[in-house]
Order: sequence, then C-alpha cells, then structure tokens
Amino acid sequence: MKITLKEIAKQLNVSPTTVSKALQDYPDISAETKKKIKKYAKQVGYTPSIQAAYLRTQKTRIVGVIVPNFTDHFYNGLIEGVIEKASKNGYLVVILQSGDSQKKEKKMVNRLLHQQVDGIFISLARDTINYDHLNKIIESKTSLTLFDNTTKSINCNKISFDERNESFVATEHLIKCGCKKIMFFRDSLVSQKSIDQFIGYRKALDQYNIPFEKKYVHITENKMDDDAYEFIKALYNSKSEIEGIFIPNHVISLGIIKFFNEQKTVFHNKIKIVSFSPLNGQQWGHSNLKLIKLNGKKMGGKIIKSFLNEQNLLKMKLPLTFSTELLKSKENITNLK
Amino acid sequence: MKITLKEIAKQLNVSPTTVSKALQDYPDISAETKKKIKKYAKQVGYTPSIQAAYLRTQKTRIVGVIVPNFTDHFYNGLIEGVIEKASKNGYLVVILQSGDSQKKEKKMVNRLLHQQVDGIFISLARDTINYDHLNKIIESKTSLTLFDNTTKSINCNKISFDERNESFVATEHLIKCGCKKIMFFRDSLVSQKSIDQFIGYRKALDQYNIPFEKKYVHITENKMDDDAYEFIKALYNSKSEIEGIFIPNHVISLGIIKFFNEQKTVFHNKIKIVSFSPLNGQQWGHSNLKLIKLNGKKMGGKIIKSFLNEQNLLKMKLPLTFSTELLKSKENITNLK
DNA sequence: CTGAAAGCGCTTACAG
DNA sequence: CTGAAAGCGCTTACAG
Repeated sequence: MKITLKEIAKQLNVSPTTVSKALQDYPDISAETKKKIKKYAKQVGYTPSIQAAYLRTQKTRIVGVIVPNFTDHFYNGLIEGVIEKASKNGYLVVILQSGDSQKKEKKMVNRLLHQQVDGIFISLARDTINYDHLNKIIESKTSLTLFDNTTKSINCNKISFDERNESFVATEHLIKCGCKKIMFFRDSLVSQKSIDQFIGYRKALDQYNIPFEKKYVHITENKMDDDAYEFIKALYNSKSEIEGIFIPNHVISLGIIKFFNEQKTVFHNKIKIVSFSPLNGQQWGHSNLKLIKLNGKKMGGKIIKSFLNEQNLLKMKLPLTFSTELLKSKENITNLK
Repeated sequence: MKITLKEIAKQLNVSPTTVSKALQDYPDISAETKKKIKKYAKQVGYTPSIQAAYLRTQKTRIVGVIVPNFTDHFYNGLIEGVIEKASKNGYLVVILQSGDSQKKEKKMVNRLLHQQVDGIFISLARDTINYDHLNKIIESKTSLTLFDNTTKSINCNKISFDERNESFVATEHLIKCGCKKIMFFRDSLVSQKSIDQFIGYRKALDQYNIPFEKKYVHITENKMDDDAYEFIKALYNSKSEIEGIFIPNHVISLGIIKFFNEQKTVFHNKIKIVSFSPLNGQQWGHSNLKLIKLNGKKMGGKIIKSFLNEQNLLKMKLPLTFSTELLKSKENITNLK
C-alpha cells in the first residue's frame, strides 16, 4: 500500500541509493536523473518515512513543550506561538502539562526523551528545585530551552520576561497612584520567577521609602484562584486598610476579579489593582484594575527560533553558545486612574 | 552512550532475541531468565527505542489533534482532556490548529500522516466541505475520530454535543422568559454543527408558534468576536426591538459581552442572552446572561477512549465498528431571570 | 555519475 | 526454552 524507496527504484530501474540521493539533492547525481526521480516521486506522492529515516538521522522532527498548566491563558497563547512557528519549519509539537509539580515534570521529561524528540522546552514547575532531569536532557544531546520560569543552575537557552523590572514598574505605579499599603501575591517561595517578582516589588517599596511589611505578602496555595478569592474575601470582611494590590499572575487575578464582580460597588473604587495578564482588561469591568499584558504567543515564537538556531549549530558541528533573553511586557501601565 | 538491546544481550551473554522477548513477557522465556533480564534492564535504565520498534510494529505512540482555533477556551479544555488521558495510556499528543480553513486542515492531515501517527482527531473547520483528506486517513489505516463539528459523510467514531437539542432548549428558554424576537448567531452555513444548531433554534420557534424571521439570523464572518461586537453595537444604535439572543459559540459571545460591559446599564436589563460557553458566567457581570456549559475536558477524554477502543480491535484483528456519541451540556438553564 | 553493501535498533517467524 | 536470521525503510561511506 504505502509506497517505499525501494519500490520507486524498481519502477524507475535505478538503485535505491540513487533515489535517496536524488531526493536529497546530492551533487553527485545528474540533473536529468534527479528530475526524472523527483517527478515520479511527486506523481506517486512519495515522502520518505520519518520513522525509518530516524534510525540514521537521529531526528524525529518532533519537539515537546512542558507548561505548568493550561488554566493560565498565557500558556495557551504561548503554545499557539510555538505550534505556529514550529509548523512552518516542519516540526510537530507535543504538549504536556506538569501541574506545577516537579515529580510530574520529571516523568514527562523522561517520556519525551524516550520518544527521542529533537527539542524540549520547559517552563519549570513552581516547586522544582532539583535539576537532574534537565541535565539528563543535555547529556542526551537534546536541545533544551527554558522559558518563563527558568533557573540559573542550568546552562541552556532561556527566554523570560524581565520580571524584576516589570514588578518594579507595577509596584511603582501603585505607589504613584497614592497607595502605600500594597499587597503582593506570591505563588512560590522557590521559583526564580517568583523570587524576581518579589525583588522588584521590594525594590519599588525601598525606593519610595515605604516600609516592607510581611503581612502584605500572601502565598497562594495549590488552587491559586480559589485561594486568592478566599483571601480577598476575608480581607474585605476584616475591613483591611489595603490600598493597592499587585498580582503577578493571571490565575490569581481570576480569583480576585471574581470577588470584585460579586461585590460590585464597595471595594471597586477603593482598591487599585495591577495584574500581569494575557487578556484584555475591558472585559472584566473593573475600572481600578490595570493589566500589564504579557504576550505569550511572541514568546512561543522566540522559543522555536532559539531551538532552530541550536539545531543549525549542531548540524554545522559548531560549538553551542547559549543566550538568555529578557522580554518586555506589551504595554506600560499608564491609564490607571 | 545510549544503551541498546544488543548491548544488554552482550552483557548478559544471551541473544538479543531473548532480551526482546523477556522484556515483552513472551511466554516461551523462562521465569528466571526474564527476571534476570528485567532486573538488568531496569538497572541500566533501558527502554526500547520507539523509533526503531516502529519499523516492525508500525506504531509511533503519537496521536494528533486538529482544532479550528485556540481562541475558544472550549478547545483548550478539550486539549487538556485529550492530553491527560493520552498520557496515562502512554501516548504523546501533537496539537495543530486549522484556523477554520479547509485548506490548512488538509495540509495538517498530510503532515500528521507523514509522521505516521497512530490516530488523528479532528473538529472540522467550519468551511470544510470536501472529505478526501479524511478518506485518506482511513485508507492509511490510521484511527480517525471526529469530534464537535463532524460530518455524516464519513464513517468513523464521532463525539459531539447534541446540538439540536441544546439549541432547542436554549431557544425555548428565551421564549419562556417572554422573548419573541430572538436573534441567532451563526458561524457557518455549511458545517454540520451550525446546521444542527439552526435546526434546534427553528424547531423551538415553530413549537411556540413564533414566526421565523431571516433578519434575526446573523452570520459572523472571519473575526467572529469583532463581527459580533460591531453587529450588536449597530443593533443597539438602531433601537432594535430584539428581546433575546441565542449565541451558540463562545468566541462570538466574547464580542457581545465586550459591548455589554461598555454599556453597563441600558441594554443590560432589556435583553436576555443565552450562550454556549466553557466558562463560568459570574465573571462576566451581566445578570441577564446565561451560559450553557460545555465540558471540553470530558469530551477530550472520550476521544481518547474511543481511540483506545479502536486500537484494541485492531490489535485483536477484529472488525472495526464505529459509534456516534452525543453529549449533553453540563447544566440545564434554569436561573435566567 | 551510479550502485552494492552495511547498518541504524528493534521484532518475530522459524528452527532447534 | 533459546537463538540465528531476515527484515522493517531508510542513509551514507565506499567502490567503481
């Protein structure tokens, strides 16, 4: 049924070698032969089996992406960007979700390695503190790109937002709006991303001589949105003096917004919020909410770009060099009243 | 570097055949030998190369999903469901987006076929009217499951919502709320899904003796949300007498909601809306909006279930039988005031 | 310019 | 119960 190289060779009275070479444009095949073979191959709709070729090329034309979750729309956009750019370059993309768990993340890396994908791209789970699995990827000569939540301990291509600066700007904005008592939500005590966000927040407070108070930092537990919802509700009922909230995470903001929409008036005009988000703000209907847009799709494209670059170096047998890219959010916060 | 079957055989002084059989639990290998080989394999972390095995087994352990877009959160949930269930069963999932274009859909099917995936799952693009690519899948002995937007012209496993009934119930509900002039949004004139939705809408009107008026049906163009936004805005400005709106599509509802949130008061209390949606309603802050929840994740799981079932029949060399499953929405509409 | 041969890492029908 | 041999569909170093 399925047509093979051998079959084509037979039909055309040449050797399989010649067919294979012609299709790959080897310079030692005559133009005439190439033309004949290519024409016939096209006619019968032949394309070499990727699986069979793998045995020799060691390439599967598949890459894998591991994200913490699918709830955060940021990752949906990112995945879209990865798939779009990968498709254009002939790669298929396998998607996996770590559930923000180091254990699952390790399992998935193993599965991907087992499938012998050409590249693995990971936004680390928020509790990942051991990097054996990442070293294993590198040892197996598979391309590794870390994005969004990365780590300094591993030497590979990295792409993330300039979390420190973005958090500084967000916090500074709340301060400039007159807020002094500013809540900060944190989803992890160990992830690089969360640490950088915290540093940015602290830096802004310091710069404006606002004392840091531990009680204004809330660590969200597993169900980030529910946790945030309950927390803000309790805060509201306790007649807290909070003036501003900085939420560096879309999922957490879902919980907060849910509460605000339930309350309508009261809280609305009192508390100012800045949140990182992949969405447009207007849909939420909360005038004191300002979203700093994070463009996941763009980051997705950059991931593939860095991967293709590495593949190219590999092919040319050149030494690998790694880069760390810091992206900016899409728009600055300016119109928070 | 990478350990092979041959290498293990050498270390253990047995033949590669024996190792292969032991690892697959062939009954003709002694328990003792099996134990020894398995232990060693585990110790050195050996797993057979999927790529190499393919040449004989013709299985890649990869399946592909093609959805119209990633904008509709319904598909995000669905993809999550597919990945979760597939992972549990040792399959990796490749995700592709057709952009609701038949042309792109065909290209992607070809790419997936080229990779020789074990199964392909498609929600057809809304303009797909030619099914050659689907027949090609079937001819190549690859499992095909159609979901969400399917077609009667192809014989394979199918899973979708009971669109006719859901649309009937939605329309009926608006009628029971006192609406007579009910708008219906439609995203395609040719897709089975859209046709069924239209039939349900018509049926409800007929049953309650409400004359069907063509002007109450609006066909959304490419950018569904923007189109819907502009349309509802114009409708509002023209002081239309519309009383209720039935939106059978989440992306369209995004445009409508955007407008309502801009208007706040006026429209709010006048027009009742029912929309299919994968989201929770409370976040939108529109009291006259009722969402009929479509559980994408559940559908995703069912897709894999039907696939595994087919793979099983194939393995047993039993004749294939196909099923068409109609799912219900998660909750009935009851609390629309 | 062309092709015979080896080999990538497995699986399985067959022989013993 | 074990293993030699063929073969899955390609690619490429080598010979001519």
